[in-house]
Amino acid sequence: MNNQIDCDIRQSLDKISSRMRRDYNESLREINLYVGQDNLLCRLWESDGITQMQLCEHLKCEPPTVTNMVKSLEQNGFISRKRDQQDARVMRIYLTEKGRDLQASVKLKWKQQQDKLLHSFSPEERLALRDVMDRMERNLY
Amino acid sequence: MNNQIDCDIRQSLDKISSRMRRDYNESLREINLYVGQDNLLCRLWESDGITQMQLCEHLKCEPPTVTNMVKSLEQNGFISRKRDQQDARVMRIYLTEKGRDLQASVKLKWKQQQDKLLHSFSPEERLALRDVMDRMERNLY
DNA sequence: GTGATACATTTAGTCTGCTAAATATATTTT
DNA sequence: AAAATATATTTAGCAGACTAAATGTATCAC
Repeated sequence: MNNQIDCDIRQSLDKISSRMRRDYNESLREINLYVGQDNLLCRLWESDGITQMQLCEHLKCEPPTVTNMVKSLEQNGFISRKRDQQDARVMRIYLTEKGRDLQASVKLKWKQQQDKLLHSFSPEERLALRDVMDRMERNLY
Repeated sequence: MNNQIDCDIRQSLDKISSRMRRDYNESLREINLYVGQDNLLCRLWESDGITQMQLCEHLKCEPPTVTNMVKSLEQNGFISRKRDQQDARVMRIYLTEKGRDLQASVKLKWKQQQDKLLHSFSPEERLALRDVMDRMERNLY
């Protein structure tokens, strides 16, 4: 209950997430994606044709980040960009066939990563953890 | 206990850590540091004059990452680099006065971030969380 | 309808990360 | 002693993420 414990949790979370990110990125390289791009694609699997601003909101990142991600994904043929007809300021992002096809393999990778992280956690423990995570998340806002 | 819950934990962790990282980086800007540099400095506060390879191991990152971080920290006057006398391949990193002085303010920021994240968590809950984090960490290796 | 303001995106430049390949110094093998 | 190998670091180039400033387009007020 001293500072030592407090300090470790902060750093622990940091270690876990950076390790996950690293492993996950490595795994995604098999299907020619980088970590983060999967989330952007996921947004499109749920609602194809949304704007870059909407992507920003969902991904909780800034406009220049989306510009760069979108540029890279377009160059690799996973998405295409079209200017909105009504509002010429807006860019709408659409999945290509290639981008659509990634859904199954990405979701499998999510599951694999999840299984590794929570290996040996019972269903009850997972529910409790879910609850704790939500509390932490709320604390950050 | 279905896939939905599993999936959320993976993503939750990701959200929490990226949000923390973002907030933390913003907070560190007040003392002219970027997120990650605090950890490198922390290593030096504990053992000044270690080599870049030792920093790699502690920070769990690759040599080029350390090269860049060290270069930036040197340019901002927080550390200095000296070639080892015995082995001319190795670079030893030393804190400057300016780097040494940051210790107190960084540790305060750690505490503040920790307090925010775990606000409303009882000591018992923190201990339990500590345990859960360790289990997850072990699962990733 | 012109001018001010708001909004979406891009550009330029910074950081932490990474990999692959180059460089420099040490050590080991033959 | 020369060649091969190992080790430490750097360089170059890519990714996500950021800020600040520029560009292009809409809208709103007068």
